Amino acid sequence: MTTATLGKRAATRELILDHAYDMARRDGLEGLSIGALAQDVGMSKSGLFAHFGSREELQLAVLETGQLRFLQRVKWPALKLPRGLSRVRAIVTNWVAWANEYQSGCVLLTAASEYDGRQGALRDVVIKQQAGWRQEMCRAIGHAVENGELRDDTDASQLAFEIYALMLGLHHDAALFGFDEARRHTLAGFERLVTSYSPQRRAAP
Amino acid sequence: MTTATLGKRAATRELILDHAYDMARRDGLEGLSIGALAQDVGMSKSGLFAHFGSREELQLAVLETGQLRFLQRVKWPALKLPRGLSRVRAIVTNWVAWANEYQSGCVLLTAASEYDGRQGALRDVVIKQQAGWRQEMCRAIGHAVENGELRDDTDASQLAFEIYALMLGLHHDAALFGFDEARRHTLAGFERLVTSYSPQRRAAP
DNA sequence: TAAAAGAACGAACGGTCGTGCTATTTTACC
DNA sequence: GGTAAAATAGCACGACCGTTCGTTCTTTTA
Repeated sequence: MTTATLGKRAATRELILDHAYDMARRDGLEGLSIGALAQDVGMSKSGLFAHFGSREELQLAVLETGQLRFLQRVKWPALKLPRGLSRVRAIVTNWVAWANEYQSGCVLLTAASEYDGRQGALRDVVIKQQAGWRQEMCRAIGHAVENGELRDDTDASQLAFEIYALMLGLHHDAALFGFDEARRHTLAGFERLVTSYSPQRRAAP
Repeated sequence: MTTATLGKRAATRELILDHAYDMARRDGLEGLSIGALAQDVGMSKSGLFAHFGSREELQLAVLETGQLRFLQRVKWPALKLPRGLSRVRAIVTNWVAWANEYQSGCVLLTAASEYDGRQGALRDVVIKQQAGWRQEMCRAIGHAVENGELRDDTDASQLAFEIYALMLGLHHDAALFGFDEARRHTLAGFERLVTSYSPQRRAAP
């Protein structure tokens, strides 16, 4: 079925990317090796290579795969909720669930730390992806502000940064110290954020 | 002088580690290559290799170097301040300065993300380092609580997590989007943390 | 059914990897 | 200043790297 709808070439490409995605989660995009990947998929190096033309093209494809999976797991379900704080909450919830599923390594975060000091097409894509997602977060936060669910002097990019930072902490701590406590800390931090940016407790300084 | 006090062997080792540290900042510990490092230092592969005996030993040495530099840049100066909130503030300030100096890549953070999904001696050391530093943060926070500068129901490990998360955000954003805005967000987040955990605004819920 | 197109294969290329072994040079000491 | 010891260089090894090439097998098209 998949083969029928996609064509053989596209189906094989997806199969390769499935394996490559898992491999990149553990070893990073820089740790992707064509030989090891081919062995994992069960085909020859050259046959696999022909699907991408270069290692960099493969890495870029994996990066796209990673973003697609992140968006359809975290963003799209959240978009089904009404604009406002509930959607922001859904983003965080889905994101935590994402971090749980993909415990040892999110490709996007790994890539961000791999290419933050270099230059080239990969870094460019990483930055574009991260900037785009941050903007999405700002938009969702903006809706909550418009709804009056967050203080109307809320700096969306500031709050987005703080939420993103919590998620970085989640991935970091989950990988090193265990997921459960990391999630506890993350959610507690988020609740403190919501309280802190909440309009009703706008007590005089 | 350095040669006289250290001995030639130790001096050469330090020289190598200097270069290795810089290289690891950009390419990670996994990106460290003996050949490239030897060329960078200006000696032969085998001559350099003899100082460590294996690549892993070199990586471990770089990791130790990284921790030493971090501690003497961030922790030790903060210890000169009296226990309490001012010391916590100093840690954050020094840490931000550290992130500025070593903008493209902190070896410790890079290593944390490189080895969080594997196993072996390097991962063990990374975890031990991170756990130790987190404990230091908890201690500093505990002093501030004892001083009454933070609410006495403060969960030190929670606050330590939140501060650490801000620093992860700082490194992330500084590398991708520029240091200045990242610092602004980080310091604003920290101030919000201090306010939030501050005892005087213990208004009834 | 013959021809064209597509997909995967196996072998090989030039390089670099980490790692040993053996000289040769440099250092330190009597 | 000679001599033992330490430090470095030179060389080679086997493994793997990304990549290219020509071939083979399968599928589609005419």
